[in-house]
Amino acid sequence: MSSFTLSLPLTVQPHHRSSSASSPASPSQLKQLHAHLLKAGIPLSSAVSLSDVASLCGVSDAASFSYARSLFRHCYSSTTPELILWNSCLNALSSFSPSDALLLFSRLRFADILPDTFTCSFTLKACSRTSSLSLGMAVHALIEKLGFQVDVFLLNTLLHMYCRCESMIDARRMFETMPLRDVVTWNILITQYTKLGVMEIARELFEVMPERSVRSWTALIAGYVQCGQPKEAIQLFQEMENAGCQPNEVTVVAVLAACADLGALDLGERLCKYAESCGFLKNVRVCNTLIDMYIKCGCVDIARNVFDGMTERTVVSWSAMIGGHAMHGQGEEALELFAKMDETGIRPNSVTFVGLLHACSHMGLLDEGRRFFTSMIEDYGLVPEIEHYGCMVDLLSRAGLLEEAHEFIRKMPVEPNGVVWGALLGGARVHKDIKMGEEAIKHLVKLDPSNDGYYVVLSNIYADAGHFDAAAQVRRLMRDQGVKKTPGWSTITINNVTHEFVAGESKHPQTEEIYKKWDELLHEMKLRGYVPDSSVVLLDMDEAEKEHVLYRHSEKLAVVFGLMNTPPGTTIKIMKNLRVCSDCHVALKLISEITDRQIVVRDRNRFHSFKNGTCSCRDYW
DNA sequence: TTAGGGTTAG
Repeated sequence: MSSFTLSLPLTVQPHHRSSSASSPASPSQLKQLHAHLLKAGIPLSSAVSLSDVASLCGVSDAASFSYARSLFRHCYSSTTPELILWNSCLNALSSFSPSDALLLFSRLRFADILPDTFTCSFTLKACSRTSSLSLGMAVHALIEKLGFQVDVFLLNTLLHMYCRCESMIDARRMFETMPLRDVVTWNILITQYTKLGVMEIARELFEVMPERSVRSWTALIAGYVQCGQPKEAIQLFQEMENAGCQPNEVTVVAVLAACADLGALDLGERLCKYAESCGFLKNVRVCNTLIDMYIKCGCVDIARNVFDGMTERTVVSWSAMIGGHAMHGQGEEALELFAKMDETGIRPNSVTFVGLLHACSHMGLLDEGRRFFTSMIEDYGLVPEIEHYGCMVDLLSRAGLLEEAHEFIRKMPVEPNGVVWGALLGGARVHKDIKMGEEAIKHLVKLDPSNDGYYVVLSNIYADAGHFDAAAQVRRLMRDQGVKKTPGWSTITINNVTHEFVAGESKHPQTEEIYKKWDELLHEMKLRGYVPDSSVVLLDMDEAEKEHVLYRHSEKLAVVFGLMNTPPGTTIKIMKNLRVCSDCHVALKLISEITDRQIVVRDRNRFHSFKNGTCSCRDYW
């Protein structure tokens, strides 16, 4: 079999199907194959790939279909009913070329071949994948006409088709009138509501369904994660465990993703052990999510160990790891890894380049960044997306090329968003360029009027330049626009308990001790040259009050709490909802030096790892 | 030979 397949002028290999499908084998090619087989004395029925060949050419035109049909009759009519062959073609096509499957179905109908439940099922799958609602409805009518509506399996496929075509009224009507439902029926509907972001209805259905499978739990957990509700996902996972339902690989992926979002390292590690004990680490997707979880929980080295230990890697594995190094300020590692990826022959995608460009901008590698940007277009045929433009503006702005960055924005073929103008604003702050800061804020106020972060930066630019009146004007603008400052919070997890600190808060039972410890540290910090930078406080108050506010920033409180409640020498890990302010950045550098502790802070953009008085971000963030 | 849940950026 293999020897003749290799020597054939026309070979159809499964992994080349998509390209073959776009230019189907012509009848003449098929005739060549036919002749070749006859000449070699190989019986046609031994050509296993014949059904593939027929499915590829059978749909290209009516003549090919007739020819394929005659081939089928010639080879198989005595042993296998013709319909089974067509069903297997339909099955194959519905996966790799659904539009051809639909064409094949219409040829079958035209040729008066009577469909069975399998034919309908495969065709509906093709309808789902191509969102062909009208054809799906025609198949529905056919199912009724042929009396197949007692087949739960088929009805589930039909329900899935209505869901995938986002025809929820039909889906719901169908669900309500189904004579028989099974757990799959409920799972299909629940999944669709999670995809539509209507978690309340998904949850309601989940609560009332008569029986639940692992897939029911997993569908809802994954739904919560996708809808940005990781806490609910983890809560449900705990319910699932209490109910005695064993998580599978997909459950593990979903819960790990929730851990990544929340920085819940303890649960993440527990899942890692569980996955290992079940043999799930052979699954690439499990490992990819595990890498992401470790990266987002601040353990980039462990993530790298997982990555290095993988026997099979996909573009997602590489992209996650490259992006992870970038996020942790390890630009060299990111670039080295990309070089290795190139050697393996795995093609980078647009996400890979987001990570690479981040690495370049964090390290100030201007030329490399420009090269990557050009290379992604010219060498890899990728179309830059808004994220790539954002990275480039960031890269240019940080390097002080603000005019060029501005020009770059004006020439962008896509509409600049808040991230893009925010990058220019960030550059304007670093390079103290009031004009460019004003230009950026002009757009940001329109795009994202409720985000207070931009006003803070602009006010800092003015204050830096000694324009205190202008800074005050920004505060007035903020007030007039009704912008509320997002309350900053930081969390630290010690012994499975997460402690949350809100700026200025005094609710924590250890508040007095925390303030006392802070005063001790402050004394030592001032001896080492710390001068509080009250320009980050945008409130109308005197200097002493501003300093007081500054000293109650949530990340400072969380770090001090960590110092008091963890053994000497251990790393302190903090999560923060906003970007670290510049005063806290200076303070944490000094604290890491004074206490000889590593402090890792995950802010809304990236990681800062403070050690021996320096930060992994090299003061660019 | 048919149906349902999963990963990287933002």
